[in-house]
Amino acid sequence: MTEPLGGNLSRLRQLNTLAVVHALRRQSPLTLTEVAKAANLSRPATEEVLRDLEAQGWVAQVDPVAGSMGRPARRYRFRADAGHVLGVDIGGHTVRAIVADLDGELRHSERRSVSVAAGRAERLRVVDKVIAECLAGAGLTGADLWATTVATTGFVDADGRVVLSVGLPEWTGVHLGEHVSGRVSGPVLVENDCRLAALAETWRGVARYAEHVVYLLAGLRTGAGLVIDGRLHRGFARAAGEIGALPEMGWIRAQEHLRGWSGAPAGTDPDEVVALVFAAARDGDRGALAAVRRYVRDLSIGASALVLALDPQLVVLGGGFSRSADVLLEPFHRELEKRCVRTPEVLPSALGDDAVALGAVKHALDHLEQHIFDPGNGLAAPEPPQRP
Amino acid sequence: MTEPLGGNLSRLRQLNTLAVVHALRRQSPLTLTEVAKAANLSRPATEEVLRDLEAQGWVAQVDPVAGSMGRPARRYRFRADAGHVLGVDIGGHTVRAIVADLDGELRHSERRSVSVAAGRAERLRVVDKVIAECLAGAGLTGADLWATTVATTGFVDADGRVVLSVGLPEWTGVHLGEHVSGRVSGPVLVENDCRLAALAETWRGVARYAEHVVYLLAGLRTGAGLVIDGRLHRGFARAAGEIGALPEMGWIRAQEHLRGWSGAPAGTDPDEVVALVFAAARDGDRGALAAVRRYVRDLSIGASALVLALDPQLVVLGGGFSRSADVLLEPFHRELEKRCVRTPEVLPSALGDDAVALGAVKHALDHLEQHIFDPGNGLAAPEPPQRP
DNA sequence: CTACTAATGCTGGATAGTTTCAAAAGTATC
DNA sequence: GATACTTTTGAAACTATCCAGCATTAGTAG
Repeated sequence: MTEPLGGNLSRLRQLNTLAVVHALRRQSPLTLTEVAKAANLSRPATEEVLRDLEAQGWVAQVDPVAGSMGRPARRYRFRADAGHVLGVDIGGHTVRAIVADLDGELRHSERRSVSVAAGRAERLRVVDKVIAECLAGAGLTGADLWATTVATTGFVDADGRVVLSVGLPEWTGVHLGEHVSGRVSGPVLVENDCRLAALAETWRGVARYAEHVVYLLAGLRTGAGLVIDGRLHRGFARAAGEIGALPEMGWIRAQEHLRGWSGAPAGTDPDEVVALVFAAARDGDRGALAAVRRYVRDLSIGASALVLALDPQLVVLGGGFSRSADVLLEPFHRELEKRCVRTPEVLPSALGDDAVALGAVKHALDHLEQHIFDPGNGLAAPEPPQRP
Repeated sequence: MTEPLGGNLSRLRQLNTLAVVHALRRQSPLTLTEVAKAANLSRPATEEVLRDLEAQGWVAQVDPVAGSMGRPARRYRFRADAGHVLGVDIGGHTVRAIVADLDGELRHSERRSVSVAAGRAERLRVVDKVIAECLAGAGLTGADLWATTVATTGFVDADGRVVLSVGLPEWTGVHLGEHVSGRVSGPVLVENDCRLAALAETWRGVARYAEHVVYLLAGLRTGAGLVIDGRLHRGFARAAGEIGALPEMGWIRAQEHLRGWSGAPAGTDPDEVVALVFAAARDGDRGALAAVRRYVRDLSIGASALVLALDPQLVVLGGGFSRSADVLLEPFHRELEKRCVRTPEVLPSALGDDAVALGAVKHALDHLEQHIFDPGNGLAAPEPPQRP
């Protein structure tokens, strides 16, 4: 519950300003009367609010549209390009970055691959490069950013330091928050990649508008991200979702069923075997099908634990293996049904490789939402948006 | 995020009224100037708001206190007795009820035992009796209630019907919401007992002010209740917390280790054995200690799953066995430490047998908080509180 | 009894919002 | 091309709410 702080007349103006901004952010070219109705205000009041907002650069007029009855109305839009956010996904093989405007409209994205074996310095160099290229591609500089989220594997502390990364040993200890802060303006948030992928699904993916979501990262790693009450669940010490650490959950050994498949040519890289298993299973190979079934069984133990604990509306199957959802989904759902009191819907991720970076963008936007568009503060731009 | 709805001048007054009520609810006898400061308002504005509130019966004046310098100030208090809430806990052996005022101050509580084997009708009769006695003891009638929460085992649907109760077979299908609605005014909420016990701990128990809490019901049944972001987590279909249904979690077989203890005299009721085991363990009996250790190990598997998934600040050990926390706590904590990435604090429940009924009271109060003291509606009493 | 203190009651002024109405700028019709 | 109609605009009058400041009042202290 937020503190109900009483106020001043100017506070009312603040609230009304926010209501107008909110109305325009929901649906963009809107006439004055439409805004007034949406914000539940009278026309003159709306007019004055809009005049102020226009002077401050928050909204702009759109050319009036002809062809309708009566005097043509002025139309306003929210200037989503007043500020931008950046989402960066630092993965094992790839570094991605996406720039979006305040409406979440993507402006530019960039990616570069990096060797899994790359050291800390080299990986950070790639990060810098991708950020620079992404900003340049969008025609921006770091100073135009209002918030940035960096996604990484492993545990991250509140300061933005990677406390522990299992997949990338050299990564442990890197102070990502500090590093990226030097390159962009505005706050830099650092967050676990799996959680951000979950967030992305509730934003632009298959979990849109779901309140409670369990996101499964099914890939060479297995992980989970939780969205509870529409918000990312981090936990007290940012360690939520690590249910796979419990041996009884089956996630530690799950991939072994796939990697250990005997149908692949001898000497194949174990990681490559996985793709072959799914392909073979798709073709009806009985050994491959059995391996997939064993994998799914182990995966579903941990998943069932999460489902039973949280009773989500939806389970999203993401990660690299979600490309093979056609083979996985049906047996997975059957296993859940066996174990759960109420079986939620299961859907494969629709976002592909961009999921994490998208989630990072959304996370940055959510941060702005709380600190800039929040009742309690009123509109508070990091720097007053410059006029065109 | 709530819809920011713009407003009217009177909306500002609404907000200020709420701010004043909030200030008075937090700390009660307050002078006018103190209220003004707490609500961030000027003195004249506060005065007018208080005048209105007094006329409507929401606040009352307290006798001014002498002995200080200057003209003695009027002092106001929130009239917590303007309305009341009822919490009812329908357990296997006992039915409890608590009446509290709007501040959550307990006014009266009542309990009656009922046979585990009692049928539906008989149990409902006891419920009616306890409710009637509790109201009478507080000097109230059902019409004085603004909200009621009924706690029961098993799954409850949104309508207040018990969909499935494992412990009390005859209980499945009973429409508790409807039944109790006939006896009290105001909304009747029906909720799972375990969840309410968790809520109680965050209110008056050891988990005060913790944001994320896992509550374990350790007793003849094993269950869990989750508080996430300070709010009861119910899940999409009100089936959250049922992680014990998964065999891998160990909760199904956990009690067997205690019941099957060979140290009890032959023919002892299995339920009674449990108490003996704990007593023997306390005295250092090696067999009993081993049985307890085995129980704790199984209990901690499911607990670890919840902890790993949610990363709570605190685990509360409640339920009947929490009376033997001296024997359980230390090995339990050790087991958690073995399995969890970050081990939260573990504390035994401090509320005893009243936990569930207290949680029911709190749940009813929370409901009022949302519907009566919520910005968005302004103060909306179910019926305007009558003047004294 | 007088000086001091802090709350009260009141008045005027400022701000934000609403309602109302004539003027303006278009389209539709003859 | 003039007239009727429709909808937005701009301005004025009015109302509700809050704030600052000041004289008044009811106590304590010496």
